[in-house]
Amino acid sequence: MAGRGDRLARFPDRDREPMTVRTRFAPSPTGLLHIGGVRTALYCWLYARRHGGTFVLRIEDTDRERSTDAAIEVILEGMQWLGLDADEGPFYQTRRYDRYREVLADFVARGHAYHCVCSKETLDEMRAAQIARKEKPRYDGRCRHLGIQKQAGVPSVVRFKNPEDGHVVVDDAVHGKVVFANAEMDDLIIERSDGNPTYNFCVVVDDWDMKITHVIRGDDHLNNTPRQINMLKALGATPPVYAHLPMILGADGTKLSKRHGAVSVLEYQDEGYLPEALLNYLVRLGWSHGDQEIFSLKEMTAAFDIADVNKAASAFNGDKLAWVNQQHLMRADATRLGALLGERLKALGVDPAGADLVAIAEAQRERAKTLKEMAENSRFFLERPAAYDEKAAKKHLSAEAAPILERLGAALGAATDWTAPALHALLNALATELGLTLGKIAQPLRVALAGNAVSPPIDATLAILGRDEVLARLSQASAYVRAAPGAPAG
RNA sequence: GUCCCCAUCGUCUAGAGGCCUAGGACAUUACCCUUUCAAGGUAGCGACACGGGUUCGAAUCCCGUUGGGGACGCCA
Repeated sequence: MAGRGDRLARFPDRDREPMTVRTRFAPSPTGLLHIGGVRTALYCWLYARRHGGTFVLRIEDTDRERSTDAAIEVILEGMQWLGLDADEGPFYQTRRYDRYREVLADFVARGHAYHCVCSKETLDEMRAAQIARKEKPRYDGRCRHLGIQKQAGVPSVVRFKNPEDGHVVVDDAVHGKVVFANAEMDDLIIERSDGNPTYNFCVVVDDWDMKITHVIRGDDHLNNTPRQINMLKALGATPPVYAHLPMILGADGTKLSKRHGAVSVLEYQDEGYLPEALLNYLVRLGWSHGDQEIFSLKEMTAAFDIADVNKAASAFNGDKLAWVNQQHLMRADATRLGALLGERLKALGVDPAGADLVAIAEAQRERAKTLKEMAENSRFFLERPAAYDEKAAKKHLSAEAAPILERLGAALGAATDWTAPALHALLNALATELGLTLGKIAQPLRVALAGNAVSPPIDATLAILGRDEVLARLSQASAYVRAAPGAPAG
């Protein structure tokens, strides 16, 4: 496939390419940062890191009506949580208006842009008529050759004078060459009637000023690219390399929206996902490296290449995210996991003071998909069961469990070595002595300790709980069994 | 409607003309392991959208069809 070869040729190894890579993530704070944006940010970040380049963060807040501080907050906090650290920025477009006005004036002076006095009503009519004629709606350029001067009191916008003929070739790093006819494009507004510059113009000026070498962004911008290239040409600038990423769809295969999937990235933090797990899941959405599924940050940085990015959109799958998260939970540093578990327990209103959180986390890490789930499952380590799970009690704390619990209490009370291996041996010996399988004594014990039939291995559970607590819970369970209907008297 | 993009199991993907009887992962089913639940292991189910070409040979290259998506804003 020639295309693949071409793509590789455009992304040479850093050793052979002296140019310093500069990428940017340029979110708009008109909506909450969601996983689609995060994936774009991740690819930009990875590409910069992989090539020893610079990653720039730029907030595109020129839509003053809809930009919110809350959205900016989510972007900043989200990026920080994920560890997608910017080398430069955050830059805010609203703080660069002087610069845009400067370039704008230059465009007008050099005949690359012109004032247009068409009203919104005129434009609406024009559009409606074109749609009725089954044409592509676009500005017909009626003010283009009028040489209109800016006048006080007369509302006007500034439009970029797009070339009328010829073609623009976008040499995209993921899609290959995409050709657009200039005849398809109209003269876009670059300054609003209120004097504010617009997105397509600001991006061009910023990417140029910030010396961005690789523009990695969503597929939805592919159509904007030829007009941006035309503006770049008007500036006398060399266009950067473009890489347009396919979209991430919702779980049902339709576009992400507020209805499904498009939730703030911080919600994944709340749900108990590890940042590296979210990143791992996201990096594999649209990119692959052989059959590898689990990547550390280091591994994905070393392996990432735009040449391996897919062209087709992909659907978000929560099950797989959960699995990836569990894989990272199993690999994470135990001390860190213990600290995270502590925070989660506090969030549940449980005081983890004095508990061996690291030991609990190690016992739970392979049986939880999220930190939230881990905390919920670990509650019993810190709180005596207030009630027994009905099904579990019926099965394991029935009348016949009474003698077993008593023997357990006696044996554990006399244990000389309170460690998991020793306790394991003790339990095995007791089972043999009673002529029972280990399960027959472990399950009643488990319910007595955890309140239900599920817990980490019983020896580890005993070790973590400690002798005093174990004996206390055992006698509580014995009392429960004796009080239950049908229990032998005495 | 016009322009642009896309198309391999339910989902994420491998695939660079013969290595493909299409591989891996999630999910799912069964079994093994086992003190519960997990984790882990083994096996099963499951896809090249369709039609034409090019070629000795096509999942792979070309064209078309169909289907999906995006853009067409004084949004970004």
